[in-house]
Amino acid sequence: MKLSLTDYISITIHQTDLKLTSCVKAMLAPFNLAPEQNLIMMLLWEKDGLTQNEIAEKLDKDKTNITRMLASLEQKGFIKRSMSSNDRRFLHVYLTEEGNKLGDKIIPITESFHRSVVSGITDKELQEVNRILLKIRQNVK
Amino acid sequence: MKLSLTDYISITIHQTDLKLTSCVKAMLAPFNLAPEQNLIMMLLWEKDGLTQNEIAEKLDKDKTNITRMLASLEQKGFIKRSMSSNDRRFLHVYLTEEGNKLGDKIIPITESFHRSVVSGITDKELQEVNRILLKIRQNVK
DNA sequence: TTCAAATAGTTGTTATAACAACTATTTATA
DNA sequence: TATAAATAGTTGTTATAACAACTATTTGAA
Repeated sequence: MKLSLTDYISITIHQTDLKLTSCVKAMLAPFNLAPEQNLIMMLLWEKDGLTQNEIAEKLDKDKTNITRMLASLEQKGFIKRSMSSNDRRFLHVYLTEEGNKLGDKIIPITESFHRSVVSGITDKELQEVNRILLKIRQNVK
Repeated sequence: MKLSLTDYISITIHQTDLKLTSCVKAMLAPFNLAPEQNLIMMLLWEKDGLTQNEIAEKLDKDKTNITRMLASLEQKGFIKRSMSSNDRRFLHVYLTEEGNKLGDKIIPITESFHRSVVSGITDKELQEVNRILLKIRQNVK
């Protein structure tokens, strides 16, 4: 029996992601921060000094895109990149004063967004969804 | 308690989507078809003659992107656009012979991909994930 | 009936993604 | 030690997305 668009779980996932990303984009726009740039900032707010490659690995992204996003974040004044003195191939990424302050404003907003996303969904259901999404990722590895 | 990256269900969804899209892209590349272009083609294989706006609504996408994707599909020879004689604002989209033939090759491939994506996941689990993803979309509407 | 509003589609801009091809630097090995 | 291989990062290209601003056409309302 031929499948229709709504039968494909990958399409449902894709459209859910688009909707979420669109909301996050609007939410972060006043702070001059794009959604993927925010992911990098979230990593750095936890711990900065990471190299570009480390950021790429942690976010499971192509390093070419990390280069460009960091260039943008640096241009906006949220981060600084400095070459490692041990090995001049490495660029370590540090938060600026402004980048640090941004976290105090953004983190409460993203956590509040998360609460609205999962509203009416139990922890058990969330765990189940997490488990199945992981399974899906493994299936197409 | 501060959330870490893996606590955000929206990030998990996003990364799952990226992985899936990346696979689909590689799968369709030999056919000169991009993933989102394929979504349009899937609609048309079900029923062609839709207007651009109808396609945008069905796929829940911005009509500007539909314009560009259709321009690309037309340039590749898979579709034709023809102005409605009743109302010259409407462009109806039709499959070409080549576009039709493409379906016979692609549909079995996407269905086989779907089976590999959901392998080891029960119908009940899939329904549950679908239900919760829908709930999430409604939460951020 | 005429002009404003609504509708369908297009174009320009910015931000991702993925891939190929590239430079610079370091490491490993013959 | 000289050079090939490995590693970190950059640049160019194509395909989405979202939004603003635009044109062309049709509808609606004074």
